[in-house]
Amino acid sequence: MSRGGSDRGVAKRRQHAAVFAALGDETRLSLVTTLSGGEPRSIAQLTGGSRMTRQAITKHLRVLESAGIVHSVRSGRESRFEFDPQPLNELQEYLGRVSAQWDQVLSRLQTLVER
Amino acid sequence: MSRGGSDRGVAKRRQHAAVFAALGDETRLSLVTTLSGGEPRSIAQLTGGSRMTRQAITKHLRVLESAGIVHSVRSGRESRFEFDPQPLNELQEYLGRVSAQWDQVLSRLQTLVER
DNA sequence: GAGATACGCAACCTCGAGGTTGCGGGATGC
DNA sequence: GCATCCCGCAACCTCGAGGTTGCGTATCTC
Repeated sequence: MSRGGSDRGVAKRRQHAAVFAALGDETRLSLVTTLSGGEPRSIAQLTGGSRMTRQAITKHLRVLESAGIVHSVRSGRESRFEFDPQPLNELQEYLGRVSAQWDQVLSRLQTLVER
Repeated sequence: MSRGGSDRGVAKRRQHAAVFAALGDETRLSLVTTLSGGEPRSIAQLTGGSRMTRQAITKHLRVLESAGIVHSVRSGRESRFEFDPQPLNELQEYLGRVSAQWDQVLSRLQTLVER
């Protein structure tokens, strides 16, 4: 049993794992929730209402940016961050595929029981 | 700006972050892919075809188990792991809500442009 | 021009995730 | 009964994630 899959599958899985990991932190999930509301926000704005330092928030934003969930636009002295939905959509599709595969397993089991 | 949300929201976010984090690893994603295929597998089986130690795989499985993505059933001298779809379904719903919210933002922006 | 704002960079610290090795102890096969 | 297989527990190691502090530098305001 190789359990590695094709090269494309491996690359995709690496991508997905990176996005999952980026979302696997309470602070970053909170940031995503805020930014998915629509309005771009500066680092200082995102730091307000948090007990963490601006630097910590900055690091989290860079992680989200590396995963493609967010991108920054420098505007004057402040850099505003905006939400980017594509990676999350891919994750949703991935989870949908897993769920569909599982449902197929269940239905196959069901027919085996019935016959 | 508080950006904390209600207590329920915070608790849910903590849960979601844990599941996201559990999936944020290539090895564990691979294990999930294998186990979502339907057939329960022993640790030794899951270790085969990997360059890692059985102990490493065991630790990953425990992480998945803590997140509720998987559960183990001891059977004789081997413990078989089975897939559990519920947490992934919740993540899918969560991503769906974020996506829907974002689409709403875009449509609101569109009407603003059109008027 | 002076002061306040918003940010980036770099050094530093801590701690836990990820991984290995070694060992012991139940099941199993023969 | 004995070798073998499958597993759990514990100790150990390494390294990077998460966080802070300090400092320098544009930028805005007045």
